[in-house]
Amino acid sequence: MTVAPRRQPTLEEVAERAGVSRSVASRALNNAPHVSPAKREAVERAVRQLGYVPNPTARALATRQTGAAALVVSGEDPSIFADPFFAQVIVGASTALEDADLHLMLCLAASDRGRKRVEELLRSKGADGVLLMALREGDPLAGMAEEAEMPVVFGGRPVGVAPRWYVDVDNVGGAREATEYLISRGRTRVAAICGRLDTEAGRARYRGYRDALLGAGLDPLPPQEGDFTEPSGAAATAVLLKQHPDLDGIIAANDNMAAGALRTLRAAGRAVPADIAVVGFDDLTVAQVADPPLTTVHQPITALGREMARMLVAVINGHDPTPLILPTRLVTRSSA
Amino acid sequence: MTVAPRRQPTLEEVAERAGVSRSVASRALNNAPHVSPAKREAVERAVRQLGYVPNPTARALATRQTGAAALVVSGEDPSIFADPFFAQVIVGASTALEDADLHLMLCLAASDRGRKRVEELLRSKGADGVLLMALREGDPLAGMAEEAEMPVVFGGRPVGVAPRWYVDVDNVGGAREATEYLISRGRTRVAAICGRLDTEAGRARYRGYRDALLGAGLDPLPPQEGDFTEPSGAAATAVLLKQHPDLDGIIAANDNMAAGALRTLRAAGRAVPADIAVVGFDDLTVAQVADPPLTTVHQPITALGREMARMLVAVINGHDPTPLILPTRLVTRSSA
DNA sequence: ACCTAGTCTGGGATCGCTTCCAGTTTCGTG
DNA sequence: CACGAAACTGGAAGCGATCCCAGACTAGGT
Repeated sequence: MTVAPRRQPTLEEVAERAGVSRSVASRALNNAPHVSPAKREAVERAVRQLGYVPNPTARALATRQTGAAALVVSGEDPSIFADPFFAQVIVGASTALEDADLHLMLCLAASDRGRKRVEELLRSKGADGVLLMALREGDPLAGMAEEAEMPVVFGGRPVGVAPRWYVDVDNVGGAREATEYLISRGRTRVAAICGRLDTEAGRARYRGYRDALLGAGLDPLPPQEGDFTEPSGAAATAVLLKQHPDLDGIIAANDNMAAGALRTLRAAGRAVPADIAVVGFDDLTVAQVADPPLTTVHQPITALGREMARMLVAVINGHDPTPLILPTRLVTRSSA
Repeated sequence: MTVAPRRQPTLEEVAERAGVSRSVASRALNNAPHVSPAKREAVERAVRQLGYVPNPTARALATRQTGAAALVVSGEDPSIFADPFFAQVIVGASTALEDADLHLMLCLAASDRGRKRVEELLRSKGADGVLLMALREGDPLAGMAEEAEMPVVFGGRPVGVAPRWYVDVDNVGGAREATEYLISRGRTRVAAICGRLDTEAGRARYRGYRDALLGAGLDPLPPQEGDFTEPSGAAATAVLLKQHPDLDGIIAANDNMAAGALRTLRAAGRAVPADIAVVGFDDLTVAQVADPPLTTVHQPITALGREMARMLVAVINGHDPTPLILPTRLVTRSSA
């Protein structure tokens, strides 16, 4: 019964077949008012018979809305994206965007080429809004985003400034709680393997560590910087062991580095948690799989993505939502 | 609330400013022939002065090309996407797409809503092409993709049929090699924790295991099915240990499940690899971090994504590339 | 000086949809 | 029964590019 036409049917043809004008057909499709039930029905029938699907591009041109939001992940090279963290953000963002009927474009601003394309996207309004993540200090993307007259929601704050719209996790609080936990269990010589200090997350987590130690009247160690990868955690631990042989606790700025720490400690013959307690941050799969399973600061990553997307949708719809800080929670397993 | 003070300059304005017609300006922009050097220069200057950026939507409408490719990940629920596997595919696909100046749209066809949106995308030609992954047996997406008159490249073959264009990994060969390795090291009672048997990867890897055992004159065990997650690997191992207390080797269909196996074995007091050897598949980070580090079948995941994207670009450009099977390679660490 | 071949140019049609707006119906009310 | 408001309708004007094509202009050959 349904005729398979060569070219895609257009709204014009639908209208003709339904015996109405294009405008009425359009209104019927977008169930806008001012369409009599009879014609609405006729249009629907014609749509069904013709197998009509509206052309998103034409619609976009007319409405000046692309129907898509971009998730931009900044970084020096694409491998940053291999962190399972982003996958979870995407899951959250994707479902929220789906609810708003927006598509998700993914932009890895890793290469120069990638950054250039993001800039073009921003300037050409190639999306209705942008979710911006993993900015480092002095990242040119921050400025571009500012200039672009486009809704931008930040995932995690950029270093130093607080943008108008962002969703972040309570990094300071989480790190503080973890460190306090270590202290409460009698650890007194606790070091921090912190993430890159050119990211706000790296800094904030170190601050949380420092605050906790100072609060307990203990001396914080200077930051031992890693880059959020497992090898960097292993390397940092080696350095720490050499510098402070009497260490009895390590708090890492993420689970990957904590896993690296476990590896080095195992190789060095230090028992975890008997000799040294280790705490991670993120609560990704690796924390559960590690041996021993990691005590870690859980952060609601999927919720982060979801709330970012929701906030973006709100901004797109003309609202002015307030920034959001998501809570963290310490998950105790056996590494501390 | 809508802010629309300074409208973006249009090609028309650029042309006027450069003292040429729209057509010439357009040609100059797309550096097409039939534009004198002088006017080309004038257009470029005008573009610079006005800060003009072409409107991608308008261009898309006129050229009937969206400038985007969609990566569709099928699954029962969004958590499937949490597998770091996909992140790596994305990295590969993203860079290749970047080279072709295509944007990447990410579609998680997990919910009903998600699937419906993918169908719409397919039917409305909302993208220039589609990368389709993680199809299960009887997945409706396969049919939709077939019907849609749109270039579709499969990542991994769907169960049973071989589509026209796909990139896959040598699952059978990889699993066979891993199993043969176990046998060559003197293991004789080897079990397979296989992935979902409604996926081709799950089946193929089991076939590789079976082929190797049969080839060595040993009896393959029936498939112990998992779902590619760590817990399912742990559970499957528990079952195997109960059914076959004399097991001396396990080959898991991916690293996650192998990690689960390690966890159960540790809990059961079996030494790895002394008592039981374990081999994984994928060679993700978890394989390196696991204790003991996993011997596993490395598959070139980023290359998979890259080649899929390249193939898609070829198809979009009117070519008819031949399907590709990427090689795997056994990486020996200490678990076997 | 004239004609031809070749290069440039720019007006206008087109892509498929939304939306404004003026004109037409419909309908309730006094 | 008349009248004004409200509900509908459909023609037409965009949205901002691309691209065809007829005509102008240039240059070279005779």
